[in-house]
Amino acid sequence: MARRSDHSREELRELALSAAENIVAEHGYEGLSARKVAAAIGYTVGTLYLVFENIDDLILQVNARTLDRLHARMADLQANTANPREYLVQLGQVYIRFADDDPHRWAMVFEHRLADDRELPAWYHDKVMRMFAMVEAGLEPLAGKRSPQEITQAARALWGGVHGICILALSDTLGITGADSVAKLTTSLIGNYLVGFTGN
Amino acid sequence: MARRSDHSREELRELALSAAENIVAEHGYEGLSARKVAAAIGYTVGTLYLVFENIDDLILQVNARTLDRLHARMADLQANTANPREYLVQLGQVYIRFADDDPHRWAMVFEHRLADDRELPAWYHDKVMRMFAMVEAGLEPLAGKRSPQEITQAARALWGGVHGICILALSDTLGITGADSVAKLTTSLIGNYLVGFTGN
DNA sequence: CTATTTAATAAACACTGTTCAATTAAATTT
DNA sequence: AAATTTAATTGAACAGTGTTTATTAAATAG
Repeated sequence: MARRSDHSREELRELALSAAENIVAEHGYEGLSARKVAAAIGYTVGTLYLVFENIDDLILQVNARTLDRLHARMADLQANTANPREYLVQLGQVYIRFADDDPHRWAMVFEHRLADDRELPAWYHDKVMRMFAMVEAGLEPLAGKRSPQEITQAARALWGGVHGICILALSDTLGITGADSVAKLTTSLIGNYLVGFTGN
Repeated sequence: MARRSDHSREELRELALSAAENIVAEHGYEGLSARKVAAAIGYTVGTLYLVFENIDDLILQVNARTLDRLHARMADLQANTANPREYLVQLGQVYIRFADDDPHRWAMVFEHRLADDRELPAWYHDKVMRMFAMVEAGLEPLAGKRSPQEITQAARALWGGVHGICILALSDTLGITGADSVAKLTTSLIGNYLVGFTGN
Protein backbone atom coordinates (compact mmCIF):
# COMPACT_ATOMS: atom_id res chain seq x y z
CA MET A 1 0.00 0.00 0.00
CA ALA A 2 1.24 3.47 -0.78
CA ARG A 3 -0.17 6.92 -1.38
CA ARG A 4 -3.34 6.76 0.60
CA SER A 5 -3.60 10.45 1.38
CA ASP A 6 -6.11 9.76 4.08
CA HIS A 7 -4.63 12.68 5.97
CA SER A 8 -2.68 15.79 5.17
CA ARG A 9 0.74 16.28 6.67
CA GLU A 10 -0.76 18.60 9.23
CA GLU A 11 -3.51 16.16 10.16
CA LEU A 12 -0.92 13.42 10.49
CA ARG A 13 1.13 15.59 12.81
CA GLU A 14 -1.92 16.28 14.95
CA LEU A 15 -2.90 12.61 15.06
CA ALA A 16 0.61 11.54 16.03
CA LEU A 17 1.02 14.13 18.77
CA SER A 18 -2.36 13.32 20.20
CA ALA A 19 -1.62 9.60 20.18
CA ALA A 20 1.78 10.19 21.76
CA GLU A 21 0.18 12.27 24.50
CA ASN A 22 -2.18 9.44 25.34
CA ILE A 23 0.58 6.85 25.42
CA VAL A 24 2.68 9.03 27.71
CA ALA A 25 -0.27 9.80 29.97
CA GLU A 26 -0.91 6.10 30.39
CA HIS A 27 2.53 4.49 30.31
CA GLY A 28 4.95 7.33 30.90
CA TYR A 29 8.04 8.44 29.08
CA GLU A 30 9.55 4.95 28.95
CA GLY A 31 6.38 3.57 27.41
CA LEU A 32 6.64 5.82 24.39
CA SER A 33 8.13 4.58 21.15
CA ALA A 34 7.95 5.58 17.51
CA ARG A 35 6.39 2.29 16.50
CA LYS A 36 3.71 2.52 19.18
CA VAL A 37 2.73 6.00 18.05
CA ALA A 38 2.66 4.87 14.44
CA ALA A 39 0.56 1.82 15.27
CA ALA A 40 -1.87 3.94 17.29
CA ILE A 41 -2.66 6.12 14.29
CA GLY A 42 -2.68 3.27 11.78
CA TYR A 43 0.54 4.06 9.98
CA THR A 44 4.05 2.63 9.94
CA VAL A 45 7.14 4.09 11.58
CA GLY A 46 8.49 5.39 8.31
CA THR A 47 5.54 7.73 7.95
CA LEU A 48 6.34 9.30 11.31
CA TYR A 49 9.73 10.30 9.96
CA LEU A 50 8.07 12.24 7.17
CA VAL A 51 6.42 14.44 9.75
CA PHE A 52 9.01 14.57 12.54
CA GLU A 53 12.75 14.95 12.29
CA ASN A 54 13.31 12.22 14.87
CA ILE A 55 11.84 10.92 18.11
CA ASP A 56 13.39 13.77 20.12
CA ASP A 57 11.56 16.20 17.87
CA LEU A 58 8.26 14.42 18.49
CA ILE A 59 8.84 14.41 22.24
CA LEU A 60 9.71 18.10 22.17
CA GLN A 61 6.41 18.85 20.43
CA VAL A 62 4.50 16.88 23.04
CA ASN A 63 6.36 18.69 25.81
CA ALA A 64 5.61 22.02 24.16
CA ARG A 65 1.91 21.21 24.37
CA THR A 66 2.28 20.31 28.01
CA LEU A 67 4.00 23.62 28.69
CA ASP A 68 1.23 25.40 26.84
CA ARG A 69 -1.44 23.78 28.96
CA LEU A 70 0.47 24.61 32.12
CA HIS A 71 0.89 28.19 31.03
CA ALA A 72 -2.80 28.47 30.28
CA ARG A 73 -3.68 27.28 33.77
CA MET A 74 -1.28 29.76 35.31
CA ALA A 75 -2.63 32.54 33.17
CA ASP A 76 -6.18 31.82 34.35
CA LEU A 77 -5.06 33.08 37.72
CA GLN A 78 -3.66 36.33 36.48
CA ALA A 79 -6.85 38.31 37.02
CA ASN A 80 -6.70 37.78 40.78
CA THR A 81 -3.98 40.24 41.73
CA ALA A 82 -5.78 41.52 44.79
CA ASN A 83 -3.30 40.10 47.29
CA PRO A 84 0.17 39.63 45.72
CA ARG A 85 1.35 37.19 48.38
CA GLU A 86 -1.72 35.06 47.95
CA TYR A 87 -1.33 35.22 44.18
CA LEU A 88 2.15 33.71 44.31
CA VAL A 89 1.06 30.98 46.67
CA GLN A 90 -1.80 30.12 44.34
CA LEU A 91 0.57 30.11 41.39
CA GLY A 92 2.56 27.48 43.22
CA GLN A 93 -0.60 25.50 43.90
CA VAL A 94 -1.52 25.58 40.24
CA TYR A 95 1.89 24.17 39.39
CA ILE A 96 1.63 21.39 41.96
CA ARG A 97 -1.90 20.52 40.92
CA PHE A 98 -0.95 20.41 37.27
CA ALA A 99 1.91 18.00 37.97
CA ASP A 100 -0.31 15.89 40.17
CA ASP A 101 -3.17 15.75 37.68
CA ASP A 102 -0.99 14.64 34.81
CA PRO A 103 2.23 13.32 36.32
CA HIS A 104 3.54 11.41 33.32
CA ARG A 105 3.19 14.21 30.82
CA TRP A 106 4.55 16.73 33.29
CA ALA A 107 7.48 14.46 34.15
CA MET A 108 8.44 13.95 30.53
CA VAL A 109 9.13 17.66 30.21
CA PHE A 110 11.97 17.19 32.67
CA GLU A 111 12.94 13.56 32.10
CA HIS A 112 13.65 14.07 28.45
CA ARG A 113 17.26 15.10 27.84
CA LEU A 114 18.66 16.05 24.48
CA ALA A 115 22.09 14.74 23.59
CA ASP A 116 24.82 16.77 25.22
CA ASP A 117 25.73 18.57 22.01
CA ARG A 118 22.21 19.46 20.86
CA GLU A 119 20.33 22.22 22.67
CA LEU A 120 16.73 23.29 23.06
CA PRO A 121 15.30 25.38 20.20
CA ALA A 122 14.59 29.03 20.94
CA TRP A 123 10.83 28.72 20.55
CA TYR A 124 10.83 26.02 23.22
CA HIS A 125 13.06 27.99 25.54
CA ASP A 126 10.64 30.88 25.22
CA LYS A 127 7.78 28.79 26.55
CA VAL A 128 9.78 28.06 29.68
CA MET A 129 10.82 31.68 30.11
CA ARG A 130 7.21 32.76 29.74
CA MET A 131 6.49 30.95 33.01
CA PHE A 132 9.34 32.59 34.85
CA ALA A 133 8.09 35.91 33.57
CA MET A 134 4.75 35.29 35.24
CA VAL A 135 6.44 34.65 38.58
CA GLU A 136 8.48 37.80 38.11
CA ALA A 137 5.35 39.79 37.42
CA GLY A 138 3.83 38.33 40.56
CA LEU A 139 6.86 39.33 42.60
CA GLU A 140 6.98 42.90 41.36
CA PRO A 141 4.26 44.34 43.61
CA LEU A 142 6.19 42.92 46.58
CA ALA A 143 9.65 43.95 45.46
CA GLY A 144 9.83 47.40 46.98
CA LYS A 145 13.09 49.03 45.99
CA ARG A 146 14.69 45.92 44.59
CA SER A 147 16.29 46.05 41.16
CA PRO A 148 14.85 44.19 38.16
CA GLN A 149 17.85 41.87 38.36
CA GLU A 150 17.04 41.02 41.94
CA ILE A 151 13.45 40.30 41.00
CA THR A 152 14.55 38.03 38.18
CA GLN A 153 16.86 36.20 40.51
CA ALA A 154 14.16 35.84 43.14
CA ALA A 155 11.70 34.48 40.60
CA ARG A 156 14.19 31.83 39.55
CA ALA A 157 15.11 30.84 43.06
CA LEU A 158 11.48 30.65 44.08
CA TRP A 159 10.24 28.78 41.05
CA GLY A 160 13.21 26.48 41.03
CA GLY A 161 12.30 25.72 44.61
CA VAL A 162 8.68 24.92 43.85
CA HIS A 163 9.81 22.75 40.99
CA GLY A 164 12.25 20.86 43.20
CA ILE A 165 9.60 20.05 45.77
CA CYS A 166 7.36 18.88 42.97
CA ILE A 167 10.05 16.64 41.49
CA LEU A 168 11.05 15.04 44.77
CA ALA A 169 7.45 14.53 45.79
CA LEU A 170 6.42 12.81 42.58
CA SER A 171 9.45 10.54 42.65
CA ASP A 172 8.52 9.49 46.19
CA THR A 173 11.83 10.86 47.43
CA LEU A 174 10.24 13.11 49.99
CA GLY A 175 8.35 10.40 51.75
CA ILE A 176 5.17 12.30 51.18
CA THR A 177 1.71 10.99 50.46
CA GLY A 178 -0.65 12.87 48.19
CA ALA A 179 -0.76 16.31 46.73
CA ASP A 180 -1.99 17.88 49.96
CA SER A 181 1.36 17.57 51.73
CA VAL A 182 3.15 18.87 48.66
CA ALA A 183 0.84 21.85 48.66
CA LYS A 184 1.77 22.53 52.26
CA LEU A 185 5.48 22.35 51.52
CA THR A 186 5.08 24.71 48.60
CA THR A 187 3.10 27.16 50.66
CA SER A 188 5.76 26.98 53.34
CA LEU A 189 8.53 27.61 50.85
CA ILE A 190 6.87 30.53 49.14
CA GLY A 191 5.53 32.05 52.32
CA ASN A 192 8.80 31.98 54.22
CA TYR A 193 10.83 33.06 51.23
CA LEU A 194 8.63 36.08 50.72
CA VAL A 195 9.08 37.15 54.31
CA GLY A 196 12.79 37.40 53.63
CA PHE A 197 12.40 38.88 50.19
CA THR A 198 10.00 41.63 51.17
CA GLY A 199 11.68 42.34 54.51
CA ASN A 200 8.51 41.29 56.37
CA MET B 1 36.69 -19.89 27.45
CA ALA B 2 34.93 -20.69 30.69
CA ARG B 3 35.71 -20.94 34.37
CA ARG B 4 38.50 -18.43 34.44
CA SER B 5 37.99 -17.34 38.02
CA ASP B 6 40.15 -14.33 37.35
CA HIS B 7 37.94 -12.47 39.77
CA SER B 8 35.65 -13.33 42.60
CA ARG B 9 32.02 -12.36 42.43
CA GLU B 10 32.78 -9.44 44.69
CA GLU B 11 35.71 -8.28 42.58
CA LEU B 12 33.56 -8.53 39.49
CA ARG B 13 30.92 -6.41 41.12
CA GLU B 14 33.50 -3.80 42.03
CA LEU B 15 35.00 -3.80 38.54
CA ALA B 16 31.61 -3.44 36.89
CA LEU B 17 30.42 -0.62 39.14
CA SER B 18 33.65 1.25 38.68
CA ALA B 19 33.51 0.86 34.91
CA ALA B 20 29.87 1.95 34.89
CA GLU B 21 30.74 5.03 36.91
CA ASN B 22 33.36 6.01 34.38
CA ILE B 23 31.04 5.52 31.44
CA VAL B 24 28.34 7.61 33.08
CA ALA B 25 30.80 10.34 34.04
CA GLU B 26 31.91 10.61 30.44
CA HIS B 27 28.81 9.90 28.39
CA GLY B 28 25.94 10.31 30.79
CA TYR B 29 22.98 8.13 31.61
CA GLU B 30 22.06 7.53 27.97
CA GLY B 31 25.60 6.40 27.19
CA LEU B 32 25.41 3.51 29.65
CA SER B 33 24.59 0.01 28.50
CA ALA B 34 25.12 -3.48 29.85
CA ARG B 35 27.30 -4.48 26.91
CA LYS B 36 29.51 -1.43 27.28
CA VAL B 37 30.10 -2.14 30.95
CA ALA B 38 30.84 -5.78 30.19
CA ALA B 39 33.26 -4.86 27.41
CA ALA B 40 35.02 -2.36 29.66
CA ILE B 41 35.86 -5.05 32.19
CA GLY B 42 36.69 -7.73 29.63
CA TYR B 43 33.66 -9.92 30.12
CA THR B 44 30.49 -10.63 28.19
CA VAL B 45 27.09 -9.28 28.96
CA GLY B 46 25.92 -12.61 30.35
CA THR B 47 28.46 -12.42 33.16
CA LEU B 48 27.00 -9.13 34.30
CA TYR B 49 23.70 -10.87 34.93
CA LEU B 50 25.38 -13.22 37.35
CA VAL B 51 26.32 -10.26 39.51
CA PHE B 52 23.39 -7.90 38.99
CA GLU B 53 19.72 -8.69 38.86
CA ASN B 54 19.23 -6.42 35.87
CA ILE B 55 20.42 -3.10 34.52
CA ASP B 56 18.19 -1.16 36.92
CA ASP B 57 19.92 -2.93 39.77
CA LEU B 58 23.34 -1.96 38.44
CA ILE B 59 22.25 1.67 38.02
CA LEU B 60 20.86 1.71 41.54
CA GLN B 61 24.20 0.54 42.90
CA VAL B 62 26.03 3.27 40.99
CA ASN B 63 23.56 5.84 42.27
CA ALA B 64 24.01 4.55 45.80
CA ARG B 65 27.73 5.25 45.52
CA THR B 66 27.00 8.73 44.26
CA LEU B 67 24.72 9.36 47.21
CA ASP B 68 27.42 8.06 49.53
CA ARG B 69 30.00 10.46 48.12
CA LEU B 70 27.56 13.33 48.39
CA HIS B 71 26.76 12.43 51.96
CA ALA B 72 30.45 12.27 52.79
CA ARG B 73 31.01 15.77 51.45
CA MET B 74 28.07 17.10 53.42
CA ALA B 75 29.29 15.36 56.55
CA ASP B 76 32.70 17.01 56.22
CA LEU B 77 30.96 20.26 57.00
CA GLN B 78 29.25 19.06 60.15
CA ALA B 79 32.00 20.21 62.49
CA ASN B 80 31.44 23.84 61.63
CA THR B 81 28.26 24.53 63.60
CA ALA B 82 29.39 27.92 64.84
CA ASN B 83 26.84 29.89 62.84
CA PRO B 84 23.75 27.80 62.05
CA ARG B 85 22.60 30.08 59.26
CA GLU B 86 25.99 29.97 57.59
CA TYR B 87 26.10 26.22 58.03
CA LEU B 88 22.89 25.71 56.06
CA VAL B 89 24.05 28.03 53.31
CA GLN B 90 27.29 26.11 53.05
CA LEU B 91 25.39 22.85 52.99
CA GLY B 92 23.58 24.19 49.95
CA GLN B 93 26.87 25.19 48.37
CA VAL B 94 28.26 21.71 48.89
CA TYR B 95 25.25 20.27 47.11
CA ILE B 96 25.56 22.65 44.17
CA ARG B 97 29.30 22.10 43.89
CA PHE B 98 28.87 18.36 43.98
CA ALA B 99 26.35 18.45 41.14
CA ASP B 100 28.52 20.83 39.16
CA ASP B 101 31.69 18.78 39.63
CA ASP B 102 30.12 15.55 38.49
CA PRO B 103 26.95 16.47 36.62
CA HIS B 104 26.37 13.18 34.81
CA ARG B 105 26.64 10.95 37.84
CA TRP B 106 24.57 13.36 39.92
CA ALA B 107 21.95 13.62 37.20
CA MET B 108 21.58 9.86 36.88
CA VAL B 109 20.38 9.69 40.48
CA PHE B 110 17.34 11.67 39.40
CA GLU B 111 17.01 10.72 35.75
CA HIS B 112 16.72 7.05 36.47
CA ARG B 113 13.14 5.96 37.02
CA LEU B 114 12.07 2.51 38.08
CA ALA B 115 9.06 1.03 36.37
CA ASP B 116 5.83 2.35 37.84
CA ASP B 117 5.13 -0.85 39.76
CA ARG B 118 8.60 -1.35 41.25
CA GLU B 119 9.76 0.88 44.07
CA LEU B 120 13.08 1.89 45.59
CA PRO B 121 14.55 -0.59 48.10
CA ALA B 122 14.60 0.49 51.74
CA TRP B 123 18.39 0.66 52.00
CA TYR B 124 18.42 3.11 49.11
CA HIS B 125 15.64 5.20 50.53
CA ASP B 126 17.62 5.44 53.75
CA LYS B 127 20.54 7.03 51.96
CA VAL B 128 18.26 9.78 50.72
CA MET B 129 16.66 10.29 54.09
CA ARG B 130 20.08 10.54 55.70
CA MET B 131 20.61 13.74 53.73
CA PHE B 132 17.32 15.25 54.79
CA ALA B 133 18.23 14.38 58.34
CA MET B 134 21.36 16.50 58.05
CA VAL B 135 19.34 19.48 56.90
CA GLU B 136 16.93 18.94 59.76
CA ALA B 137 19.82 18.85 62.21
CA GLY B 138 21.09 22.08 60.71
CA LEU B 139 17.69 23.70 61.10
CA GLU B 140 17.20 22.69 64.71
CA PRO B 141 19.33 25.43 66.32
CA LEU B 142 17.23 27.97 64.39
CA ALA B 143 13.85 26.42 65.04
CA GLY B 144 12.98 28.11 68.29
CA LYS B 145 9.66 26.78 69.52
CA ARG B 146 8.75 24.93 66.37
CA SER B 147 7.64 21.33 66.57
CA PRO B 148 9.73 18.46 65.20
CA GLN B 149 7.12 18.04 62.46
CA GLU B 150 7.55 21.65 61.43
CA ILE B 151 11.30 21.20 61.29
CA THR B 152 10.95 18.11 59.15
CA GLN B 153 8.63 19.96 56.83
CA ALA B 154 10.97 22.92 56.61
CA ALA B 155 13.94 20.69 55.83
CA ARG B 156 12.04 19.10 52.97
CA ALA B 157 10.81 22.37 51.55
CA LEU B 158 14.24 23.90 51.78
CA TRP B 159 16.15 20.97 50.37
CA GLY B 160 13.60 20.37 47.68
CA GLY B 161 14.10 23.98 46.75
CA VAL B 162 17.87 23.72 46.54
CA HIS B 163 17.48 20.58 44.49
CA GLY B 164 15.08 22.27 42.09
CA ILE B 165 17.44 25.15 41.42
CA CYS B 166 20.18 22.65 40.82
CA ILE B 167 18.08 20.65 38.38
CA LEU B 168 16.89 23.61 36.38
CA ALA B 169 20.35 25.13 36.27
CA LEU B 170 22.05 22.01 35.00
CA SER B 171 19.41 21.48 32.35
CA ASP B 172 19.99 25.04 31.12
CA THR B 173 16.37 25.84 31.90
CA LEU B 174 17.24 28.76 34.13
CA GLY B 175 19.24 30.63 31.54
CA ILE B 176 22.17 30.66 33.93
CA THR B 177 25.84 30.36 33.18
CA GLY B 178 28.17 28.60 35.56
CA ALA B 179 27.97 27.39 39.10
CA ASP B 180 28.50 30.86 40.54
CA SER B 181 25.03 32.09 39.62
CA VAL B 182 23.52 28.88 40.91
CA ALA B 183 25.33 29.43 44.16
CA LYS B 184 23.81 32.90 44.40
CA LEU B 185 20.31 31.59 43.77
CA THR B 186 20.76 28.92 46.41
CA THR B 187 22.05 31.42 48.92
CA SER B 188 19.10 33.67 48.14
CA LEU B 189 16.64 30.84 48.60
CA ILE B 190 18.09 29.57 51.85
CA GLY B 191 18.73 33.02 53.26
CA ASN B 192 15.28 34.39 52.58
CA TYR B 193 13.54 31.21 53.63
CA LEU B 194 15.31 31.24 56.96
CA VAL B 195 14.21 34.78 57.64
CA GLY B 196 10.64 33.57 57.42
CA PHE B 197 11.28 30.34 59.25
CA THR B 198 13.08 31.84 62.20
CA GLY B 199 10.86 34.93 62.39
CA ASN B 200 13.77 37.14 61.30
C1' DC C 1 -3.75 5.88 -22.06
C1' DT C 2 0.70 6.59 -20.77
C1' DA C 3 4.15 9.00 -17.92
C1' DT C 4 5.33 11.21 -13.87
C1' DT C 5 5.08 12.25 -9.29
C1' DT C 6 4.84 11.01 -4.51
C1' DA C 7 2.64 8.96 -0.09
C1' DA C 8 3.43 5.08 2.37
C1' DT C 9 5.47 0.81 3.30
C1' DA C 10 8.43 -3.01 4.44
C1' DA C 11 12.69 -4.46 5.22
C1' DA C 12 17.11 -3.65 6.79
C1' DC C 13 20.79 -1.91 10.19
C1' DA C 14 22.80 -1.27 14.54
C1' DC C 15 21.66 -0.87 18.89
C1' DT C 16 19.13 -2.05 23.55
C1' DG C 17 17.97 -5.56 27.89
C1' DT C 18 17.58 -10.30 28.99
C1' DT C 19 17.79 -15.39 28.98
C1' DC C 20 19.85 -19.85 28.64
C1' DA C 21 21.80 -23.98 26.42
C1' DA C 22 26.35 -25.08 25.26
C1' DT C 23 31.14 -24.90 26.04
C1' DT C 24 35.27 -25.46 28.46
C1' DA C 25 38.64 -24.99 31.96
C1' DA C 26 39.44 -25.87 36.61
C1' DA C 27 38.67 -28.81 40.66
C1' DT C 28 37.84 -33.23 42.37
C1' DT C 29 37.74 -38.11 42.43
C1' DT C 30 39.30 -42.44 41.09
C1' DA D 1 47.85 -39.78 35.67
C1' DA D 2 43.38 -40.31 33.89
C1' DA D 3 38.57 -39.84 34.26
C1' DT D 4 34.89 -37.45 36.01
C1' DT D 5 32.36 -33.89 37.98
C1' DT D 6 31.44 -29.12 38.58
C1' DA D 7 30.53 -24.45 37.56
C1' DA D 8 32.25 -20.02 35.39
C1' DT D 9 31.72 -17.93 31.16
C1' DT D 10 30.20 -17.53 26.73
C1' DG D 11 27.64 -16.71 22.54
C1' DA D 12 23.67 -16.95 20.28
C1' DA D 13 18.99 -15.98 20.37
C1' DC D 14 14.69 -12.98 21.20
C1' DA D 15 11.98 -9.00 21.24
C1' DG D 16 12.31 -4.49 21.53
C1' DT D 17 14.42 0.36 20.26
C1' DG D 18 15.58 4.60 16.57
C1' DT D 19 16.51 5.45 11.83
C1' DT D 20 17.22 4.96 6.71
C1' DT D 21 16.02 3.60 2.09
C1' DA D 22 14.49 1.01 -2.01
C1' DT D 23 10.14 -0.34 -3.54
C1' DT D 24 5.33 -0.13 -4.47
C1' DA D 25 1.00 1.64 -5.71
C1' DA D 26 -2.13 5.29 -6.11
C1' DA D 27 -3.04 9.99 -7.74
C1' DT D 28 -2.17 13.29 -11.05
C1' DA D 29 -0.42 15.34 -15.51
C1' DG D 30 0.38 15.23 -20.31
